[in-house]
Amino acid sequence: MRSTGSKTAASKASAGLAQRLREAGLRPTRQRVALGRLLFTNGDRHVTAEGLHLEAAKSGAELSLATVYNTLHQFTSAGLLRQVIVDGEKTYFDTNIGDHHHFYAKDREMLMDIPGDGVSIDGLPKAPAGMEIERVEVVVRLKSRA
Amino acid sequence: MRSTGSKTAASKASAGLAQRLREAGLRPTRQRVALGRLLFTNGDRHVTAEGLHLEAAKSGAELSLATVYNTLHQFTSAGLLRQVIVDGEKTYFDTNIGDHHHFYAKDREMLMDIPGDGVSIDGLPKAPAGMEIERVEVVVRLKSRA
DNA sequence: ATTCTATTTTAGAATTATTCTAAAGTATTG
DNA sequence: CAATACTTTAGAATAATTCTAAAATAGAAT
Repeated sequence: MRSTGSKTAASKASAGLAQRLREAGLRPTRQRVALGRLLFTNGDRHVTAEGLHLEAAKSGAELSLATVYNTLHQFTSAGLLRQVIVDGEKTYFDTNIGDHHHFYAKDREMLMDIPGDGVSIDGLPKAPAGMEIERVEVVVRLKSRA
Repeated sequence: MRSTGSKTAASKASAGLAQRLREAGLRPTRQRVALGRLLFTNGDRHVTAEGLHLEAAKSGAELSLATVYNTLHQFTSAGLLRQVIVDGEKTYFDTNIGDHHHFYAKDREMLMDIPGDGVSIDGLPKAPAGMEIERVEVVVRLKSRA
């Protein structure tokens, strides 16, 4: 295993991630990089703070739950994540920040993306005076079939 | 003010409400009637447990917050109310149980109905295998204009 | 490299919304 | 009116999340 003149796949990924964090105004600390890697290296994900904390622990990263909360919020403010509110008890964070909607099955705690293209919503009234539309979200609530 | 042979508007309303509660399998207790009156006598409403508890107290009804929670859930199970989840911190209950959607302005804690007729949603994928659609909810998130 | 400073992390306490528990109260039935 | 099942409630408990202030660290300056 060489250590000079080239980079491992992992360190290259980290380098890209570190860059991304810097561009978002966030220092690429060990904790943020670890969470960022879990969140952004494999396609779209929906996580809760608890869940991500557990996952990070399993992957060998040591960080506090408070840091997971801080980081999720910072990533959200930076536009790297989006918050999804479909359940009164826990908050989900979605790595898909593009235009899309959700399926949510409370009885399975399952949250799934619905691509935004293809879905059209018509006939919405315009925003009340003094307000503007920030986003239109569709939640399709599912239940397991009997 | 007569007291024989006829009923005051208030007692008639209560009588109707008591009937409604009975039909829903709920004893029309003092607390349930008080809350039911607040909820159902003036058109569509969106309340939180805290808010309704406060309002009940102001209206002279004495009941505990736990009872407000119990009652809101019982009314919901009975189909008299619907839960609306648009904010991670608190749960709203909506007296409008028909087909409709919502505007939500977090910065003003304002929740408003959008009538369901008029709004059309097309192109949603069908439910994943083994699941069925319970409801499709649209939330239009608003922010105050700068 | 070492030092400095602002940013970050963290343990643990605090907060908030909500639910639970078990004892006391009340509506309905007989 | 007495019996019984359903309700209410005070207060403790829980769960998710936020706060606090002290210790750690990244990046800049020396």
